[in-house]
Amino acid sequence: MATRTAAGRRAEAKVEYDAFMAQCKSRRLLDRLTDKWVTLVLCTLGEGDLRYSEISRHIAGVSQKMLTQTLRSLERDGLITRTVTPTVPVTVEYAITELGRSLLVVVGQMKAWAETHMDQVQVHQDDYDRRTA
Amino acid sequence: MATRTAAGRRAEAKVEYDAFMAQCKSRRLLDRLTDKWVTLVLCTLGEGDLRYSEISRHIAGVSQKMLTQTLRSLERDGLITRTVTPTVPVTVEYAITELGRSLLVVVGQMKAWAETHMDQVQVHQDDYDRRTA
DNA sequence: CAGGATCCGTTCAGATACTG
DNA sequence: CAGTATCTGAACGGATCCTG
Repeated sequence: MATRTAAGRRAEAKVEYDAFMAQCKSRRLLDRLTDKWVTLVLCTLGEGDLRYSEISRHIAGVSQKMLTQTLRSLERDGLITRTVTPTVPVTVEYAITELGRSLLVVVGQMKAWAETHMDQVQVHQDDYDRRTA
Repeated sequence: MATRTAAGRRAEAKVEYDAFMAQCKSRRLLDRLTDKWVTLVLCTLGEGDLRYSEISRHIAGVSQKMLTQTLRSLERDGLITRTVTPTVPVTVEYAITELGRSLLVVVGQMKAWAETHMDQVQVHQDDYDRRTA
């Protein structure tokens, strides 16, 4: 049986889709921004270098697991740097890179759209909810 | 006991954070764009009005559940319109709105950043992976 | 101080079956 | 054709305990 079922066809389509997505730069960026804490951390570091505990305090509600995870992925992407100073106890400072700062611009543009249009979106939502209530 | 434990303090912080987030327009926009299929659907409809099955075919790998869910939320936000024509069987056409089209611009800017910088990100990632391997 | 490792509940997305 | 309803496995995020 050479994948002729509906599920089979969908599976095929999914493979194609995944391959497409893996190549799609926009999508990969989106997956990054998608991350709940990425933008927050980026914005926080945009205002100045900070230590782990300082970031933790600056961003309310983040668990240390998620913060560490986020910082690691940002470092991996070259959007921030992590500098360890071997004092006792150890000191770790995070800073945004040039690349990270350029992304901050994009985030800013999104912010601008949001501030200009989200009220309209809200109106539409309320309207929709009222109609479907 | 007036929430004095570590967990209690985090819970408090989380409530503050959630309240902040609910008010944060940028974040709400991000949550929207975050959605796996939103940008795809938006881009697809940006090229012309389409029917449900046409969108389904155009976007590989999307399940009908996710597609319906995505279309509903976009309609709720006023980013697309849904027009039902009572033929037999019924015909449903989706179209992007002005609001949706303005968001498309933002998506385009993100796409531009991605195309300009994602190669660099890739280099950083490979570098990072090589160092930590 | 700055995490690593682990457990666990919730949430999400896909598969399947059914409807007007 | 264009969905709705339901079930389930996988992924995600949080809590907790432990280390250099």
